[in-house]
Amino acid sequence: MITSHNGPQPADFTDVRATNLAVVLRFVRENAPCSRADIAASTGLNKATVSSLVADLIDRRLLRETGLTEHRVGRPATMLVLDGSPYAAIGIEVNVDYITAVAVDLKGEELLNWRRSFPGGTSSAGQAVVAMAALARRVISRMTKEARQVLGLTVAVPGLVDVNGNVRVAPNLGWRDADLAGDLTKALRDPGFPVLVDNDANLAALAEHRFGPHRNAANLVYVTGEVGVGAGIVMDGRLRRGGQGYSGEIGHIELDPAGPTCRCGRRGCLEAVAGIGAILAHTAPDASPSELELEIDEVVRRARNGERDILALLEDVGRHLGRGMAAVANMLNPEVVILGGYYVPLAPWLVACAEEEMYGRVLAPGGGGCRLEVSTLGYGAAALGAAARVLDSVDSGRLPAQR
Amino acid sequence: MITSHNGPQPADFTDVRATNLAVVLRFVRENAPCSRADIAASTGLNKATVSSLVADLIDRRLLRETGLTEHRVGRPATMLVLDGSPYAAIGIEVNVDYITAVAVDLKGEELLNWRRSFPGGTSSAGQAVVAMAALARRVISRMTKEARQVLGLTVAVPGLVDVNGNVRVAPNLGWRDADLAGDLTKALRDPGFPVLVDNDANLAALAEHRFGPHRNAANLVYVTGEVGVGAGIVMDGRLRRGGQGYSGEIGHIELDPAGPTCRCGRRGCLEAVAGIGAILAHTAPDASPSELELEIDEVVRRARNGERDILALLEDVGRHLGRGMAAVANMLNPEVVILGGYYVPLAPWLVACAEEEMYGRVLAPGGGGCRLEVSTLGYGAAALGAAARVLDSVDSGRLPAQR
DNA sequence: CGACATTTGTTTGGCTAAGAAACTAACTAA
DNA sequence: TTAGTTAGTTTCTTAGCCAAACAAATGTCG
Repeated sequence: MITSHNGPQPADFTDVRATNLAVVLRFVRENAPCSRADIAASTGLNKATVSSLVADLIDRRLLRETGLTEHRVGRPATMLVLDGSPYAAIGIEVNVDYITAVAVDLKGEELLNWRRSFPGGTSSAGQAVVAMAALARRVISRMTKEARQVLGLTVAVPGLVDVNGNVRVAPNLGWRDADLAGDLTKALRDPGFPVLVDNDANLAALAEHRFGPHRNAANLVYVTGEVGVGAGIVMDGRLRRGGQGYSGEIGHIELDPAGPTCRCGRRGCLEAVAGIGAILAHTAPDASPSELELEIDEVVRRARNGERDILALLEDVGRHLGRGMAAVANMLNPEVVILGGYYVPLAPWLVACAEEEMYGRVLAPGGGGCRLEVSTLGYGAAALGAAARVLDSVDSGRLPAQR
Repeated sequence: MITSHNGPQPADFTDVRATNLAVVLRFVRENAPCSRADIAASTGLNKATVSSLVADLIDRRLLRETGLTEHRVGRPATMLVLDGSPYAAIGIEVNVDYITAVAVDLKGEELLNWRRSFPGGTSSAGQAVVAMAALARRVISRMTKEARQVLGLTVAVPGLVDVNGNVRVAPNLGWRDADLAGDLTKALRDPGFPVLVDNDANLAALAEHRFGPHRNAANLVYVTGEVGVGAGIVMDGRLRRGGQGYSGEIGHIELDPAGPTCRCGRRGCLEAVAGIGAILAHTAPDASPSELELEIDEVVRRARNGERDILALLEDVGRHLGRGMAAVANMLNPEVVILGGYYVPLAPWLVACAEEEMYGRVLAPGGGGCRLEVSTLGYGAAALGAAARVLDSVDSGRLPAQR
C-alpha cells in the first residue's frame, strides 16, 4: 500500500517508478550479489519490470553487472552489485573541539574520514561555517579527483535543529538561531547538491539504522553520551523529529527532585545523574571540554584497575541511566536502545546495572522486547549518519540524474 | 513522493489509484462542499483525473453531488459532499464496569452510542467476548436495518495489545494473552468485515487526530486519566505503536524515587503521583472501580466549593502531571498533549499548575511549540477512536467494493 | 553427441490510469 | 446578442506494469 507521509499528496506514474527503483536498489544493497530473477522472485515485481528498472539503475551507474553464476542447471544468471564508485555522500560533524568529515560511497564504504581540531566552544557559527566550508571544499575536490559525483552534504550539530535545518540553540557551541544550511550553501557557492543540517543524535540514530548491527530494527533509539544527553528516535523505519524537530531531548527528564543540580538549573535531570558530567564531577571537576576524552580514558584505566570508588560511581550512574532508559522504553517500545558516545568505553561497568534497572521498570512483559546495546560505530557515528542522511534520500527514490 | 512504510514494497497502478482516491476523499472530507474544479486546483491532479476519481467514489457511494453553486461568473459548479449514508464503522470500548459501542458514518457523525454495564473487572476475556459479540450483533443489525454496510469493527482495550491485536496484559480487567480479535471474529461468525483490537489510549489519540480540535496536528499525544495513565502517540500523522505495540506506557515513568508506592510495587511512578488514584487515595481510599465516576464528581463539587485541602491536592497532582508531560514533550516534541479521561472534569484545577511545570521543564525554546490541552471528546474517546480506526483504513485507500 | 529440461533475461502486446488540450456547457455582464 | 468566465467531459497521448511468448545458455540423460 502506498501512503504519502506528508499529507494528502497525489501520486502518479513517476512515483511508481521511483518507488520501484528504490525497492530494487535496496534489495540489491541487502542481497548483493543477486540476479534479476532473484529480484523479481523476492519483490513480486514482474521480470520484465525488473529488467527495465535494472537497466535504468545501470545507466545511472548505481548498479553494476559482475560475472555469471557458477555451474547450475539452466542459463547462468548475471549477478548484480551496487556500484558505489561514481558517487559520494558527505557527512560533517561539528563539535566542541573538532570538526569531522566523512565521505562514503553508495554501499556505505568509508572513503575518507578526516578530523580537524576546531575550537567550536569559542567560535561563532559564522567562523564554523568558514571552517566547515574549507574542509568541505577539500573533501569535494578529493571526491571530484576520484571522479565521484557528490550527492549531498549533511552537517550534524549538537543542539536543537528545527525542521528547516536552522540551528535554534547549541548550548555547548554557544550558538543561537543560525541558518547553517543556508550560510554553508552560500559559502560553497551553489554546489549543485543539497546541503542539510540536523541534530547529531538524530543522525547517529540514522547511522545505526543503516549501518549498525541492528539495522533490521524499524524502531530504535540512539542515546548520545557526551556532556549533554540526547536521543535520536527511529520509529516505523524513519527518523521521527516531532512537530518542530526537537524530539529526543531526554537529557532533562527529571529523575529525582532531590538529585544534584543540573546545568539547566533544575535538579536530578537524567543528564545530571547519568551524563558523562556526573562521572567527571567526581573525578575531574575542572576538566575543559577538550580534555574530556583524556579524562574518560583515565576513568576507564581506574575502573580496569578495580578501584572501588570508581566502580561504585559507575554502577550508580548505570542505575540512573537504566531508569532513564526505562522511561524511553516504556514510552516508545523500541526494539533496541543503543548507547553511544562516551558510554561506549564505559559500557563494561555501566551496562549490567543499567540493564537490570531498565528491565525491572519496563511494564511490558519481557521488557517489551527492548534490548539495551552499545554502539559499535565509534565516535564518528553522527558524521556517518550525516552521510547516511544523503544516501537515504537516494534510497527513497530521488536518484541522481541520468548520465 | 510515495513511500511504502512497511519495508520495500513495490508499487503499481492500483496503488496510484488508491492513493489518489484517498487524496480526493480526504480533500472532500476537509473541504466539503467543494467542486471537482476545487479538488483539481488544490491537489494538483488533472481535471480529467479528478472527474474519473470522483465518478468512482460516487459509484461506491462515498461521495454525493449536492446542488449547484449560487450566482457567480461562469458555469456553476456541482458541489460534492461525503455521502455517509450507506456505511458505518463500529467502535467498541471495554472497560472495568461497562462496554460502550458507537457507530459513525463516513463523516464521523455519531449514529448511535450505547453503553451497557458489564463487570469487566471480574469477568474473563471469554465472557467479555460473549458480551461484546451480543452488543455488536445488535449494533450490526441496527445498521443493516438502516441499509448501511458495516466497514469494520475495532475494540479498544485498556491494556497492552501487541501488533497482531492480541491482548497481552490488561491489569484492570485481569486478562492475559487473549486473542480477542480472533475470538470475536469467530463469535460473529465471519462477519465479512475486519475485526481489530487496539489499546484504548492509542485509539483515543486517533479520535483526537481525526475529530478533535487539533486534528491538523501531525504530532500529538493523548493521555488517559483513569486509574492507570497511558498515552497514545501520533507522530508524522500516524499512530506509532513501537516494536511490539506497547508504546505510550508512561504510567510507570519514575518521577520521584522517594514518592508514594505505586501498585506496580515501585515508588513515585507518574501514575502514583499524578493518576486519578493519587487523588482518590486522599478523598475516597476504599472506592471500587465502578464508583470512580461518582467519587470524581464529589471531588469536583468540593473543588468548586473552594475547599482548601482539595485545591492543594489538585495543585500538587497538577504539578506532578506537568513534570510527566514535560518528559513526554521533551522526548517527542508533539504539537499538543491532550489530557483525557477523568483529567477532563478536573482540568480547571489541574491544568494551570501542570502547564507551568511543563513549560518550565521543556528544553526547547518556547516549549518546543507544545501546548497542553484538555480533551473535548468526552469519555467515549476510545470507542470513537476505535471507529476512527476503521475509517482510517478507508481513508488510506482500502475502499469498499463497488456496488 | 543430441534431444530435452531448466533457468535467465528480453521482447511483444495489452492494459491501467494520469495528463494535455480541445471542446461543450452553463452561467454573468454589458 | 455577444463576449467573457468557469466547470466538467472527451479525446488522445504517454508512462509504465504485467503476462506470455521467446531466445539464450547451460546441465542431464539416453
